[in-house]
Amino acid sequence: MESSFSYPELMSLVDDRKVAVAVSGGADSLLSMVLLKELGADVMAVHGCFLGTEKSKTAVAGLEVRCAELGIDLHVFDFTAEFNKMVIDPFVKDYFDGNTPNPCAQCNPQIKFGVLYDAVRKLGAEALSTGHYVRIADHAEYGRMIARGAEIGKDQSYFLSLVPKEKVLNAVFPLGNHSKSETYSELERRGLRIPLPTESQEICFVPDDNYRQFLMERNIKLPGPGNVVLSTGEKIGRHNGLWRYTHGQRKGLGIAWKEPLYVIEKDLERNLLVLGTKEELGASGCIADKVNFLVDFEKWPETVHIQTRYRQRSMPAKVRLDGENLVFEFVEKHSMPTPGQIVAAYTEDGAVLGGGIIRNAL
RNA sequence: UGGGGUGUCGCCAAGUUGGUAAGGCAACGGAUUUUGAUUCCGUCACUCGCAGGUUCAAGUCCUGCCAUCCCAG
Repeated sequence: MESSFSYPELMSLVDDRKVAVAVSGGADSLLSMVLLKELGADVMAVHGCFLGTEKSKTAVAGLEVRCAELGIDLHVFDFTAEFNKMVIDPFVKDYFDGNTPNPCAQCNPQIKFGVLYDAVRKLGAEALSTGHYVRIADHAEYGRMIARGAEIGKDQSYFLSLVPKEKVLNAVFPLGNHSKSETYSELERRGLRIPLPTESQEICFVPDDNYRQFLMERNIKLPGPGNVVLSTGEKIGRHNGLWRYTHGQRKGLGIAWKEPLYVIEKDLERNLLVLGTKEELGASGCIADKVNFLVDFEKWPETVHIQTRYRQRSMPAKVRLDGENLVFEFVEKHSMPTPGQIVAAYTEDGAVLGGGIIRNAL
């Protein structure tokens, strides 16, 4: 089916507003800022420090140079306390509770489109711009909404599904029509050095992409070892603490079997890690809480397309509202959703209807 | 210590009438990735319980020993 959107021109979205570009030091936000500036937008740059690391200082130093060259004011904020409280602490607690948190799901609404957004407003900016690969679209039926980025492999709308509607729909995303490789070539063409050239692709606050190490260094009493069992109850090994594993995980279980085994359940009460075959990993639905609507629920189609993990192909599911929660029933069995992860709901043609946090699979 | 079975990479497991060690799992490495995972690619037994023997050639045949399992006890 052909999409029922149109994509407004970037400058028509800016609409003469003063735009604050959130620059991290990476390629994406840098190009976003450059593009807006070149198009004549009234641009300022804002950078939030979340960690106070060396890397963060490198980013600021590099950004100061770039912004000076471009004639853009750079404002730097220290949000380490907020970041700790709103992202890192819940992250740790979630793991402790046996869930698999998605820190980006907290960071986008609470930090980038939270405290940073508020700070930007105080500076007089009317719109916030980021380097997310998503597009603002005008939908024939739903009006203005968020749609997937043009490059399907790089689309980041999943992460924005929990950002409040009034904030995200007012944002400006200059990269929605770009591909990642274009981003690099565009920067190169302009001879712009990227302050932090390596793409952030691990949890930004966890060194070496090792969340287990990170949690162990936190001085909290993490749940201890227990048995690994099959769904039949047969004991087949030991685990080192349920917080080390996540639903659907295959690697790192250390158990040799006739066929690959996946984590299908974490039984916190009995401290059991339950493994099963790919077959057994299937689920027929999930329940989500902490729901956010980008389109009023009354207007949602009965069957939506959902994504329960980043970079997963979306799949159709029937949806209904149960009190504060969303209940999804998959049209076909699907790999089990993981509690703590985002479930994002889309129209068939890729506009974001809303999202929530998966509480449990059905 | 009577009868029968089995012993091939960490685990499971193919190995035809002897011809020069499949595959799966795990592990490790890499690719992909703004979370955790998934997925993909690559690497993984000069050696077949041990010791002899027969053969041009033995994991595959013979002998002995060892280990282990089952049934009898």
